[in-house]
Amino acid sequence: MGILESAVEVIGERGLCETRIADVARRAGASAALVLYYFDSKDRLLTEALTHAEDRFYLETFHELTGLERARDRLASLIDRSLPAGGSEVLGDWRLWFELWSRALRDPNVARKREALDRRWRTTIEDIVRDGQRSGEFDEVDPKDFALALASLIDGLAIQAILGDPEATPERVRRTCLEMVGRELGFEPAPSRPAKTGPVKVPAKEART
Amino acid sequence: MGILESAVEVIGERGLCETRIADVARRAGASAALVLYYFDSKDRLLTEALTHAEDRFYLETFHELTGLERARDRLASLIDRSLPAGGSEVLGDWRLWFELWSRALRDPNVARKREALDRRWRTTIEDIVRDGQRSGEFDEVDPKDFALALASLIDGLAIQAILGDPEATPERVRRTCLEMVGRELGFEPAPSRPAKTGPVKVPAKEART
DNA sequence: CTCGACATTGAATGGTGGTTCACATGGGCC
DNA sequence: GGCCCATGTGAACCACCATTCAATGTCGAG
Repeated sequence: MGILESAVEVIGERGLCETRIADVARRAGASAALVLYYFDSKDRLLTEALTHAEDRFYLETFHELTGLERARDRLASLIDRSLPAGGSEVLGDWRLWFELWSRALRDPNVARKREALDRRWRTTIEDIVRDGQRSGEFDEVDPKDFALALASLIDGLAIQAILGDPEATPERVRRTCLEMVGRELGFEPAPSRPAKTGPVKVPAKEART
Repeated sequence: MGILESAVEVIGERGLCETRIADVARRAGASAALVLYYFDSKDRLLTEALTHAEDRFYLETFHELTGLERARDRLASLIDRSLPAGGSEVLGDWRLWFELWSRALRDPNVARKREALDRRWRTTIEDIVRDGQRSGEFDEVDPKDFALALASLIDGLAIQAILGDPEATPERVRRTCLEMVGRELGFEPAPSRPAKTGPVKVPAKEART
């Protein structure tokens, strides 16, 4: 496993502040000195680890969409892959977003990267909406406004779910999102359980450690 | 100024990781040893500072509402006071929320406190909705569902606004919230600029430093 | 084979910063 | 006045880590 991947794991477990270079090095099976050989400072290491992880998260999710036919299914899949459902592995990614946000407040590099990631994210939503509108599936709302609203709603709900708020159960959170989408775009909220049935994919990958 | 208030300020400026006991002590005009005299460890200091600040934030906002007559105005005021508009001082509070979330992932005390704060927050929204429904102002939606959705939307939008995302301008973010409220509860989105007119209150307070 | 560039490390180094402690100070109270 | 406790401090102490460095291993090119 690479140094960056190790850093991502450790940050997710212990948090940004508590992450020591030695921890990352041990996880990667290397010495602390080697880590500093590639990344000149701890700051750079953490910054690159954060942006690398989120980059990977976005690409994985994005790739997942290209298979679906109907726009509404792509939107539903996006939601399912973003929200922490049972046993999902997005949990670790969301933990990193917390660290990313707080670091973006002070580190211009992280701030730039976060902005790019969020823009891409909302653009993905926008594109799906435009597709759906072209094909007559969706009502005519402003795609940009809708993307901002949906992305924000997902963020807010995910925060509660990740933090284990008892009022924000995975099903409830999921339903809230789907209802908002259906209401805004003008179609029925889809069957209540379209997840679970399809192959979940990415089951292995972080198994060892 | 008290030690807790000082801690809150310093955390907001430098972030949780970079906050040193000596910084807090200097800001409070005391010695580092004294800080440890009241709060036995740095951990406890940070934890109490975070929860204290958010507590205060909630109480201020809550107090603000009792003056308004119509439920829709109370809801609008809630939104205006939550979102970072021009020159507002909620900015500092949101920065603290970032730290709170990331710490709540590992610190059970912070996790408990955060849950309580968010529950109170959503309860406030619920109560306003019930009032409005009783008086016929609002449509009949499930108050709990609505509260979770609105609170989450506000969180997500505030994150973008705080981080200075160019697509999430204060006006846009505000409009997005008000439209969602109007659409869900069934009334016109209210005049476009009810802010700015009223006295903004709390102008001083963090002036010196 | 030999040279040099890269990869890698164990062991210093050095600064930082949380925590401890022995010691003031200054009232309340008998 | 003398005792006690709360409040407060400066100066150590000391553990912890990021960072540096000199030294070793590796391997492909000439």
